[in-house]
Amino acid sequence: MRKSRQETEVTRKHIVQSASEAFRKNGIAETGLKDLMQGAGLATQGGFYKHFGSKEQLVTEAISLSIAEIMERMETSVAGASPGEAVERLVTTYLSPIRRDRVSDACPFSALGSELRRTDAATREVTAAGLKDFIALIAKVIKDVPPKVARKRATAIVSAMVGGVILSRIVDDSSWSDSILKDTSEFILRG
Amino acid sequence: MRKSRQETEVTRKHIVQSASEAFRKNGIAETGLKDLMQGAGLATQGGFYKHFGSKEQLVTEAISLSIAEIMERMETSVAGASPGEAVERLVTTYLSPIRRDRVSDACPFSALGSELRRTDAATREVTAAGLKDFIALIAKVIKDVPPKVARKRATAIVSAMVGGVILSRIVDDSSWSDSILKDTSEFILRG
DNA sequence: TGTACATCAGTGAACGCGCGTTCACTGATGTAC
DNA sequence: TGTACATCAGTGAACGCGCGTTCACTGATGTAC
Repeated sequence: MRKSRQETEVTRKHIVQSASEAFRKNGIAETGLKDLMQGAGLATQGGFYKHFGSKEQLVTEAISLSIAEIMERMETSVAGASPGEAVERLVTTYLSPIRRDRVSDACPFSALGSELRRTDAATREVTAAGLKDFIALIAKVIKDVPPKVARKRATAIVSAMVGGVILSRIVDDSSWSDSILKDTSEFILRG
Repeated sequence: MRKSRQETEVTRKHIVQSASEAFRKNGIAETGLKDLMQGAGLATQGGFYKHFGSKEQLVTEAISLSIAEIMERMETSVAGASPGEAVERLVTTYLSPIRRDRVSDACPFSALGSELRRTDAATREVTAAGLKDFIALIAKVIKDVPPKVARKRATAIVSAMVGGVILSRIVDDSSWSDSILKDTSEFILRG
């Protein structure tokens, strides 16, 4: 039953992808290895340890992948915008009902926010590095102030975006939920 | 071994209190009934169902209690402040290193943010009602604009506060963590 | 290029463990008269 | 107020279940000559 190296690599990537979606959608503690392996097309969970040393290691890689995903998405979004519109586009996209509803490919800070604090040291390192990059990306498109001030503003903007999306997802009333997103992005952009 | 009605009520409150702290500190899924009962001074977990119908019911009551706690804390804080200082005091207290570090009596929105979305309908109702009150409390002390505008600003302020505290708790580097709190509160208060 | 052997990805079953929940039992508390 | 009985808070053990992890096994893939 041995698979070729190429197939093995594909399987491994499927597991990480499957995990990154399941963790964001259902939480880390709530997602079992059996679900993940089935989500990656494997029949049983026994093969898991041919790819990873532990569930914790997969958590680290899965969150690392989801951070890379949103960074790429945001960089693409910025690349296609005029300098003046870049911040507005980033903020309104992040705080859009569409992004709110697509939890399984959401930003891991909003999807897993309060859980990340309890992950192991390796995962927290990856997460902190990702947050630094995330803030730097936003700071880079804030043009009208010195870099140091831009970084401070970018930090606060990330706080507001992450909090806004988390709160909007708690609320069942969809029109209230929409206005949490809208109120938050308007405050960020227009004070 | 039967206890008096008064003692029974005290035990029940101890369980809810113990749960509200443990959930905030360690997460809902990660906290077992055995821990909670021992935290409330009981020898075994068998007696749990003399007080509650299920773990979910306790989750609802525990979160309800923690919301009541922060509401009371904030109301007290507002009551002792001059009208002009009330918002500043609320925001800087919420975003203080002290509050960040005291996770087990923290605001449930920052402590459990991303987990609340996955609780049952009764808990989400309690949570949504609590969020409404929380926003209303802040809106009430924003005096210089019409009530409708104050409510929108208050909503965004809560987003930023909750997000800021969540992010500051993920980060291990304490000076960076401190500046996330500071940058966020300065942005809220001074734009 | 062909053959012989080693490797190892995935299967399927099992491990110990802790989970939420149930239940028979104990004996102090509460109730009825 | 005192007695007889019912109630029920808490104990301790057990339930079935799913968890993360381990392991013997299979047979296609990879390697050596």
